[in-house]
Amino acid sequence: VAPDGYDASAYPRFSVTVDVVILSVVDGRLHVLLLQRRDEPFAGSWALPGGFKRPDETLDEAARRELLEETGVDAPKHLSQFGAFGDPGRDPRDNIVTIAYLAVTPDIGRIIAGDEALVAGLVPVEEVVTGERVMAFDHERIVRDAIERAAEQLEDTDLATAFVGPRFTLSELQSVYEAVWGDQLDPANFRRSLAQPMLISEYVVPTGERADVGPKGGRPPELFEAGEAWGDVGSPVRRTRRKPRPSENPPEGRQKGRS
Amino acid sequence: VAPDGYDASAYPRFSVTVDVVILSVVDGRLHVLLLQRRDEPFAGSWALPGGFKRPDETLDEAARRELLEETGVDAPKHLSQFGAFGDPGRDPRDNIVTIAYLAVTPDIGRIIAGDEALVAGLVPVEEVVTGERVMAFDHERIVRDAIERAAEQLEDTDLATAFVGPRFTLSELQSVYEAVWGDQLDPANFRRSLAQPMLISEYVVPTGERADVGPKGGRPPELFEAGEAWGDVGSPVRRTRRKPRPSENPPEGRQKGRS
DNA sequence: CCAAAAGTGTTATGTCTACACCCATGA
DNA sequence: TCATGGGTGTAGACATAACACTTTTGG
Repeated sequence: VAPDGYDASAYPRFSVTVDVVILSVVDGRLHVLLLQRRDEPFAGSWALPGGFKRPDETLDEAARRELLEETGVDAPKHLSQFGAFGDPGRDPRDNIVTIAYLAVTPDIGRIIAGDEALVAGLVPVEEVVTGERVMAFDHERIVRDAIERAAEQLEDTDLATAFVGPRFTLSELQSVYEAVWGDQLDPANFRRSLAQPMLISEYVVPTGERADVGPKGGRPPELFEAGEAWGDVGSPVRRTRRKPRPSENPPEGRQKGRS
Repeated sequence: VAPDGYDASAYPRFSVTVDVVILSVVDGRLHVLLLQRRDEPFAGSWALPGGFKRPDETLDEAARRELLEETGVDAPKHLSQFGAFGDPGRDPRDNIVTIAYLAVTPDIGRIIAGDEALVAGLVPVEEVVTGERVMAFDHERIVRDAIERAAEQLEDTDLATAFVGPRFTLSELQSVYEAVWGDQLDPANFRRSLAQPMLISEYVVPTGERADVGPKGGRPPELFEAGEAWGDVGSPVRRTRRKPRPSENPPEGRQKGRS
């Protein structure tokens, strides 16, 4: 950390912010909460909610506070740090290093636009990754990374239950996986993959009760609720392993290159 | 990010540092590079190499620079960010936010102690996690997180090859997995698990040549080299999935709680 | 020949996928 | 009764773990 014979003012200092990527599944599609900026720079562009870290709070506390201030969500079921971004030019005004957090909520009804922004709302992530929705700063990159992280965490944590309400059907839960992974899952196998953990009440536990049927009829599904919190142990549902494809689409050396 | 009608000096500012956890496997045991601090605070305690980010460089560049300055290692095969730490009291002198990086090297011969430290050296991680080796700041926590990250990355990236030299035997590679996971692997199955990727030259590729035999004789092993870089696609070796044990050792809701 | 390490075969067991099939409800 | 999801069964493909066995070297 800091060298020894040291004078704080002798070293460059930075503003430190916390940005929160809030993901939610609406109508089977993954959405992210964005604010439209009112002022320069990037007036009119879309940005993530976030704000300055205070000296007397931890990064986690700063993220929780910003989330509460900007969306009214308190004590989210899932809030985790996934990256730090500090490229020199990322904010044209100043040297700002930001710590990015992933939050997940069930479909939120109303979003309150703060006074810093024109509007706030959940927009389909597809619009962000295609570039259709123009993002401020390096926020497109941050959103991409958040989605990637969420996809990973679905695989070996109970993250999915943070997308749904306190009681949910397995179809709802399945649609979370499908929305985040952009993939179709077999309902029969999906159900089965939860079978062992279900027995020991870890991941999801059946509540005997049934939900109302959908608009088009069908058998009323059983309601489940989240089991004991257990973080990242075990493996509820596994994403199909990419087989080493025979020849097409060569692996292409990727570099994480966060900065 | 930063609010709009904004004056940089109106917000608290922080020093930003980069700390590097350099892991290496020596004699089948996982080691971490530490420096013993010369001055207060924490004089005599052990700390990670690291230093201040400069305004004109990215975080990745800062990490690479610090790694080079402190150890002479240039262009490491693996260098990745894994967390940010900013608890208010983590440095008693000042508000410092640090971005932590994981680097991996083959067994390095000589470590040069810089003028900031008494000594530098690779110490077994076991001494750190048991508390036997007293760490400065929150560096024990950071080392723990780094090891956890490394263990994860062994499972689905080519990280293991960064621990060994350009040419290596499968036994050497296996001992990397064993050291990081603290686990024994069956050589026969280990070899097989690399079989499919090996065929398409992705993960490790055989070089027809053989290494010298060890001190106790035995058949001379074949030498391999790392295949095309391919980051985090595929799955070379899988860690045995913790089965939901029938009843013992309940999952205990964990919270990441980084800060 | 023996010890030691590399490397191959084999088998039992488990997991995943695909898909056929039954169940419960509204219209 | 039909359409629409919810939910169960099952057979083949595949992956894994355990361990017996063969190969190649040095002493």
